Amino acid sequence: MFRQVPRQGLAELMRQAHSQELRRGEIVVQPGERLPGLMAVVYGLVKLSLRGEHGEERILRLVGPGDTFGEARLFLDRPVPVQAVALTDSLLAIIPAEPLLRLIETDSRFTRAMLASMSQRLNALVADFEALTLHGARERVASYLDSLAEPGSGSVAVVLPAPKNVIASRLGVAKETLSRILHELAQQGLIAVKRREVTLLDRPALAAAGGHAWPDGGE
Amino acid sequence: MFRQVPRQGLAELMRQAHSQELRRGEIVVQPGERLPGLMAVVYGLVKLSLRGEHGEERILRLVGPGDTFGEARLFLDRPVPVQAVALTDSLLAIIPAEPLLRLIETDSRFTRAMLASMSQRLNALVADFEALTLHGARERVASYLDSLAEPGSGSVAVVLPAPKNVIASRLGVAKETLSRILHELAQQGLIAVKRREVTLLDRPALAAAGGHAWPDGGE
DNA sequence: CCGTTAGATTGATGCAAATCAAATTCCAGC
DNA sequence: GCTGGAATTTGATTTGCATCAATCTAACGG
Repeated sequence: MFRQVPRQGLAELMRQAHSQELRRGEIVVQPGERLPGLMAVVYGLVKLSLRGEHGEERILRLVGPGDTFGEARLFLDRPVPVQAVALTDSLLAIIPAEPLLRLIETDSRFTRAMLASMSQRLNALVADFEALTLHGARERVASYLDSLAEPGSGSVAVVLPAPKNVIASRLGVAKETLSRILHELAQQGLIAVKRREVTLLDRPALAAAGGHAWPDGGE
Repeated sequence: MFRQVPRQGLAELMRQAHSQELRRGEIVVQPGERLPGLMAVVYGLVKLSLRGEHGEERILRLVGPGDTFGEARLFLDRPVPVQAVALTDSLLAIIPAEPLLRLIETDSRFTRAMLASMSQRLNALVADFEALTLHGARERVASYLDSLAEPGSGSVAVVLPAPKNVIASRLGVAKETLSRILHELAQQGLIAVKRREVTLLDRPALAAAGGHAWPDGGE
């Protein structure tokens, strides 16, 4: 998002920004609190999740290096609806709203980048929505795995970016269900699972894997 | 969103725009197609929905007078993921991307309005997400009804903006389930339903209505 | 008026996935 | 190599809601 910003403005921005180190498990914000600015992950991994009143958790997004969150707060003057927690030791850059808003007034390329970024986020959210409401758990897991690899169709190895219980919550599935589905996909020869490494053995079939199980199998 | 635009620019915009009349049931775009610009509903009601491959439908948003859709397409160069259909005879204003993008370069107030609008959309989507994954059908219906009325807590009458099957799909519930839930809420004295008019008899209880059914009832 | 049709209700049944309840396996540190 | 807590798997059971299948109601055109 900052790719396009001229050196001048960028330097100015960095001067105003500060950083925050996080230890694994440390909480960045709680739902209802406010954000000190735009949050950018320099290294590490941060999860944004919705919390139910009885401890249930639904992960909305995993934010990795180079990625940002809290954009919408810059323009809304409302507390965040999500909880943000570091999944690993991480470093955040916090860019206050003021200079960012000024930058938007002056640098139209940055503005475009910001608008594009928010558009993408919207899109991603809609896609998640679709997956969640229109596709079953199997299908969500399958297409998630497929999405972890670059487009193409060789047999590729991917690594889950987080422990399985986290992935499960990200996909809107109970961890037990995720476990079962992975097992099942493995039995069907579509993938091989070893710890966090998943080898995609048959990407076309994986992409197509929805409700339909097997010629001679479970369905 | 255009509230802030100076007369000059607005007039310029209108010159470039054109309008489209829609008859009830008419399709504006299909998923995968492209949008000719930013779409603004002048009068009528348009539904944006995700379609499953077997005809299932999930309504994402109901777009009424003064409201717009397709903002994200201005910045993404991708086809739309949703289907848009007029629920009633409607009039759309279609504002091409070009002049809008130019306006963004020159009018920072408009840009702010645009960013704010997209932020709100993002927020709404997250809220829907939360409702969908963290709350049950009862709770979704109850809080939807409550949201139809202005904040406050008198006993108010609201009108569903669309037939019940549409509302159901908007809430991510089968129409039969919606029917049952309304019935149930009515029996509990929280609402009274007559055709499309719903009287909210006990808004606090309605807002709180989640899983807990009754002192002496179903739970 | 009456037939037609879209919308709404009601009851019976089915199922995908959650939840509950133990095992296991995996590491990290001693 | 042990040991303890976290992550994972596996099986049994429950459940919320969808689906299926009839009605039923109301508005509207003839």
